[in-house]
Amino acid sequence: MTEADPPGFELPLLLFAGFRSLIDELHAELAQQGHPDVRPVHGFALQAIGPRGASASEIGRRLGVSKQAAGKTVDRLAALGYVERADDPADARRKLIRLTPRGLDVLTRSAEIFDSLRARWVATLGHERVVQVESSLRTVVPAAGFPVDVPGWFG
Amino acid sequence: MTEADPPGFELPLLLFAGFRSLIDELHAELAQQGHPDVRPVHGFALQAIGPRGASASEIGRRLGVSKQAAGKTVDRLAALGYVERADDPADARRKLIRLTPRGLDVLTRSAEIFDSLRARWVATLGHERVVQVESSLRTVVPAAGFPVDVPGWFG
DNA sequence: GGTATTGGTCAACCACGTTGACGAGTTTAC
DNA sequence: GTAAACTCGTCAACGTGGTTGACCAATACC
Repeated sequence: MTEADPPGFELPLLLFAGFRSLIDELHAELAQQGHPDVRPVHGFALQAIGPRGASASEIGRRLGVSKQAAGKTVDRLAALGYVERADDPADARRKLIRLTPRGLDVLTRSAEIFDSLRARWVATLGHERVVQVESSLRTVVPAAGFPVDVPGWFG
Repeated sequence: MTEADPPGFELPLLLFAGFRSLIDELHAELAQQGHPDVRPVHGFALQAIGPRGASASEIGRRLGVSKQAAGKTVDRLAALGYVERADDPADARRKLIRLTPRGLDVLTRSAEIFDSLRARWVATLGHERVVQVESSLRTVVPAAGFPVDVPGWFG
């Protein structure tokens, strides 16, 4: 049982490399599909905003970062034309951040690309192995729903 | 085969969450063992330096970042007492970066902690599942030996 | 010996995060 | 109904980890 096991540090490296390769391929594909400027952080932020919109503070909470950091990310997304700020009629403090059509487009395309990337893993590993990796990780990972805590992890 | 499959974006999220949880637990443990200031980037850099030492340019190449970025990281590691710079007698341009005993200590402890973290996965998932995750990832990941390319990914 | 190339550093800059402070607006308590 | 407490967004200063470009000193090439 302890005979030829890899050293423990290989596991995080493999997980990271897997994650990284998916994200890299996503962004290479997005770049080809007319979205060369989206960065991984942006994707997560757009996901946190969602089709129904959100306030900057909410985005921060969902992403596990400060509201100030979220605000800055929103600035950049707005500059790139992916979101827009609108006043909330019900609360004059709040500003509702909404996806523009372009923002929705990148979200839709990302979903498609991720699906096809996963399909490639299935083609390589077989359906069962992929499902097994997913279920193993789901078991071992401490409750990561979408509001994934990503402070300082996306450059 | 395509009945109840999760959406493709769950796979990267799970991989990241798995990676993230291992790294977080590593650093929580390191902090308790007298190394509260090591950051993930530092770990990778120390690994890239290795017990035999390396030059800043080499570190940069191994990490996939510019020599300037590697130089800055070395500065920080030196300020924390994990490495030291020495002149290379064979090449007056080069400065050999070597681990201090403290640097070696953190590397040793990291290896132990990673091993015990992996053991926890084995206890939860069973030996076979862990091995399967590792081998699946090894199959699907494009040739990631140690010199893992991590530009901009560790914040 | 003259010309590349390489190693290290300085400077300016960018992206992404942090705290702390603060005004304006909303909620809660009395 | 008003005062206190909280929340939202923003400004400012700063830290860290990257990037380019420029430069000098030292080595390697021919």
